Amino acid sequence: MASIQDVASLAGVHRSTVSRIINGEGKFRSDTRRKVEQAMATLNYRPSAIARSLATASSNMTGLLVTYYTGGFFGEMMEQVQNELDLHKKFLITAQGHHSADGEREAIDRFHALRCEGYVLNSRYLSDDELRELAAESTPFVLLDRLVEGLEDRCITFDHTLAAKMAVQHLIQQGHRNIACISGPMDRISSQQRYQGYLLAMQEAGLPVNPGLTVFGDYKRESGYQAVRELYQTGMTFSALFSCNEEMMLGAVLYFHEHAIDIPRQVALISFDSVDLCQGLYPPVSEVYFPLSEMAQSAVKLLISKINDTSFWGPQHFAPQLRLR
Amino acid sequence: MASIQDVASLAGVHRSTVSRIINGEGKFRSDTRRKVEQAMATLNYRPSAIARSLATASSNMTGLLVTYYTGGFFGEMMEQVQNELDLHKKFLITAQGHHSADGEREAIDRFHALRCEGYVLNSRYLSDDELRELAAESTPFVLLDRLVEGLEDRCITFDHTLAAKMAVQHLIQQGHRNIACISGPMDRISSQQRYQGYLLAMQEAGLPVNPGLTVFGDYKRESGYQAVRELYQTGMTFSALFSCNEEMMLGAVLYFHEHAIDIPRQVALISFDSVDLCQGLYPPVSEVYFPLSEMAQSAVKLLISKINDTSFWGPQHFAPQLRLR
DNA sequence: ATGAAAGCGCTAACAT
DNA sequence: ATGTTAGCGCTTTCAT
Repeated sequence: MASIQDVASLAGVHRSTVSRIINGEGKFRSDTRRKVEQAMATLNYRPSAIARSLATASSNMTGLLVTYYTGGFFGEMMEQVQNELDLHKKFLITAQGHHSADGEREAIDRFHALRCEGYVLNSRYLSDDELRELAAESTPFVLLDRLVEGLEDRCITFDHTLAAKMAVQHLIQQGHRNIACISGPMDRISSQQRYQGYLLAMQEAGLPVNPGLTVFGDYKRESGYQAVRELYQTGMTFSALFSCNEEMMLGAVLYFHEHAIDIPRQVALISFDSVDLCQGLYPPVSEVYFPLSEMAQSAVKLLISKINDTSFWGPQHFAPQLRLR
Repeated sequence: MASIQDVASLAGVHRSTVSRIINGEGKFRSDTRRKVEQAMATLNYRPSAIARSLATASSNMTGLLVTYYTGGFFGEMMEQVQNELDLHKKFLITAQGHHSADGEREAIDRFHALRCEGYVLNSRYLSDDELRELAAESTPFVLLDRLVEGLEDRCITFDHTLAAKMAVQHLIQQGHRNIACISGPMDRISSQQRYQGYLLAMQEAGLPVNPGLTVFGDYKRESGYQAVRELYQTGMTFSALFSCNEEMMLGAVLYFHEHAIDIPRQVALISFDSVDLCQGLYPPVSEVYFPLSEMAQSAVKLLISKINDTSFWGPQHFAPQLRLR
């Protein structure tokens, strides 16, 4: 691939002149400009972003760490992040954490290796302490959907506990007393919080919490199906069900349909949302909305404000909202 | 951030020695190694991938172009691409084509700017001619789900026509004669092919093709819903329905449910698949499987073989498969 | 086993 | 308005 020197030689000027023309700095005689532009065209010249990065000490790259890519959740984040970065002509580097602290650490290492100007972390496995240590380094980063004490100004957060509580409260208001819960894995903080919300709503309403009415799944569709089966097999009685994520709700709904259990007559449903998977369901299933897109957008804007050292205006904390159907 | 020179100075050696130790080339006195490692640790040194790229003239980066990110389709590709690249310690750069040829062109420009070693294109808007021109340049690329004459060795392909045909043939074998079709937008080649497949199946079975039985949607859920409504409003009679994608099938199913139309008694369904969205549906909906994951994996492996100039073993052409439910 | 020196493609003072 | 020069952080011959 042609270099700036090749262009300069062909145009009969010095490479710094070519550089200036590319970057539009200063004035040039029109025939100089013409010669250079012609040379660039004939050589099909593209400036090397890499060389430029080294020379300017700014990589123009931004990192995004996620746990995994499949399922639509990540795409939703990525869409926002990429769009915003496109506006600023920045490159996006993605990396996946592979469901482990080591994986996340390695991903961040790569961001550092590329001298990313900053990065957005949807970290689920790094400890608060480790994140605080990371914050001591000079590269700015933002935490998406996580609250770490001491790093509040880098956090974009959502109140999972309250969201779950609101969902369950809605069921309670409908007159339900025996409310089952399909929870997520307890090694994830947001899962714990959602489960907490369920417990809180029950307790505050003075309803007894029957441990047998909670089944712990793994956020996958199949586990939602199995959870409901388990509930019935253990002889539980419930008139409503709260699922801590959409995929498991889909599995649950499948079970209800297969066993001709009438929704919402025999069982009322409400789900925690992520990417609107339940929207197509029939009968419709209410959800408590998780504003991932908006949060991702805020995250990247917050990050850019940190990179450019400007002030950030948007919201950092997002409130849950019921979507009744 | 500390540079290699900082490490060298602190360790009291020359920077080329540090470089060699990092890259494990040659032998070193154990105390030299110790001093250098210590210096790297205290300075928290990370080699700059950018500087390294410039020096070695290999960016270690690979590009991936997609049309958009949301909806799960992209995540499926990304998962495979990233996993494979991780194995080779390569960086992934993503870019979106924004539903236009200009957008795709710009995305590829960025790959060139970063001196990507190669890229995977899920291009929908660049013309065959333009892609052939692009192939004349030195950077290797692979086309995912596209067949361009003259570039066969860079293509990972799927027979959309045959897939659609098989789906419709299945319905015909079940005894259906009036088969409706929800097609995608005709400006997309794969949409045309799928619609072709529908027509072919009907014709080969000697069934009349009623133009009123085809409705053209936009691949979104809502348009599937509207399509079915339109079919009924125009007084069409059909006992089976083929949808050219999953989202539209979800919309259609919603309509059927809302209007108490019995599946599969009153209307039998089969859908073109992409990310298994229909899997959770009840009653179950059969699909013709689109092996996106496998194709993406092949694409990136093919690309890497081109980059490394080794030979490629996997499949380049994928055959459709029915998934009856 | 390690140092010296050149160079990767570009930018950014500093000259003229 | 344009040329000169010195880097940016690293690798890679070539010496020693």
